[in-house]
Amino acid sequence: MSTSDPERSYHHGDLRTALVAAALEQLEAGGEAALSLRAVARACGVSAMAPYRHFAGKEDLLEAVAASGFEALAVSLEAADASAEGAQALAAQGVAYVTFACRHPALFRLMFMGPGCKADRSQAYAILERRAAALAGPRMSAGDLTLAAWSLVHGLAALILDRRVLLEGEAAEDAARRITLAFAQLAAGG
Amino acid sequence: MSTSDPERSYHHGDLRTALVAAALEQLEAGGEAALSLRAVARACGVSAMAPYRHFAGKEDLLEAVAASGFEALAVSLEAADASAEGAQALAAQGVAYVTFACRHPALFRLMFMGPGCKADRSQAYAILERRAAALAGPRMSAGDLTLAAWSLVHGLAALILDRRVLLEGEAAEDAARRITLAFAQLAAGG
DNA sequence: ATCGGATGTTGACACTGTACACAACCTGCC
DNA sequence: GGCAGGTTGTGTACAGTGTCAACATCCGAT
Repeated sequence: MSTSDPERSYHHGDLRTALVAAALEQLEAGGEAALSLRAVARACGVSAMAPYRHFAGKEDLLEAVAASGFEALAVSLEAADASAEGAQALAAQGVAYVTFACRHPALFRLMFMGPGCKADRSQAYAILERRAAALAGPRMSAGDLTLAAWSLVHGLAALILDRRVLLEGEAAEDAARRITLAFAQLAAGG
Repeated sequence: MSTSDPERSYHHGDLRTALVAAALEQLEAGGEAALSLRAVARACGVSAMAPYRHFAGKEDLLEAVAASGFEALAVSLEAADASAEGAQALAAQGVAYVTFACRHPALFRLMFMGPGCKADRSQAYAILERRAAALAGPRMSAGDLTLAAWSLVHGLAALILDRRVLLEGEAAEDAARRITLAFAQLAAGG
C-alpha cells in the first residue's frame, strides 16, 4: 500500500514491455479484431491513456508487437536453416515458416497484414535469400527463386491460417515439407 | 417529396444489393478498417439499423461482399485459363490471380483474411485444380501440385499487397508471369 | 378496407480510440 | 534538505462504433 509495494506504485516500472506482452496475449487469445487498447491497458493495471506515453497510438503498439514477431521468426528460420544443407535446408526453412504461422496465427496475420506495418522484415528475408541464391539454377534467377520460395511458403501459411485449405497440425507441416522439398529440388535442377 | 419519388420513399427497393455495393465501394476506398456499417447505411440514405433487416450484422454483410468477390475472381480465372493451353494456361491463371489481387486489394484481403469468412472458394479452386491435375508429373501428386500452385500465386499476391515485396503494376504481373511459368514448366517435367 | 408481415426509424447502451488538463513521481541541482 | 522540471500516469470528455428494443410505415393478400 505504500511506495514500497511495486504493484501499487504510481509508476509501473516497465510499462512499454508489459503493454507489448499484454497485447500479444490478447492477440493470440482473440485475434486482432478483439484487441482493444483499453483492454490492454486494463490488463496492465493502468489507465486507458497511459499507453500513449509509450506509443503514438494503437497502431504503433501493434507495430511493436509485429516487430517482436519478426525477431522470433528470424530466430526460427535461422535454426531451421542450420539444421541441414542445400535443398534440404531451404525446405527446412519453409517448414519452419509454416510452423511459425500455425503456432502464432494472429501474430502472423498482424505481421503481414497489419495496417501499414513497416516492421522490419529484412532480417528474415536475408536468411531465406542467402539459401535460395545458392540453389539458383539456369531455370530461374536467384531473385525469382527467392521470391518464388517465399511466395510458396507464405501462401501456404496464409491458406492454412484462413482455413482455405484444411490441414491441421501435423498434416500442415507434412504438406509444407513435401511441397517445399519438391520445389527446392526442382529449382535446383535435381 | 411524395411517395412517387423513389429517392424518398420509405422503402428502398433493393437495399440488400445497394448495401453490398456501398460496402464494396467503401472497402476499396479505405480498406476494411475504415468500413463502418453506419457509414454504409448512410451512403444508402438509410438509418443505421436498416441493414439488420437484410444481414445478421456487419460480419454477415462483409461475407456477402466477399462472396461477390469470389464470383468475380472465378470469372477472371476461367477467362485466363481459356486463353492458353497446358503449362501456359496454368501460368495465365496465376497472372490473373495476382492481377485481381492488385486491382482489388481490400476486397482480396477481405476474401481471404476476413473474419471466419466461409464464403465459397470452391468454384475458383475447381478451375485451378482442373488445370493443375492435368500437369501433374512423377515428381508431385496432383493434390500437391494444385496446392503448391495456389500457394505460390496466393503468397505472391499477399506479399505484393502488403508491400512485403516492392512490385508495382506491370512489374507485379511480369514477376507473376515469370514465376508461375517457370513453376508450371518445372512441375510438368519440361 | 383491413390485417399481417416485411421493411425502416428512433433512442439507447456499452464500447472504442484519443485529445486536453491535471496529479504524482523521479532526478539533478542548489 | 528542498525545490524546479521533465517523465509518467490519471480523469474527464467527445465523437464514433455495433447492436438491442420498441415503434412507425408501407405493401400485398384477403
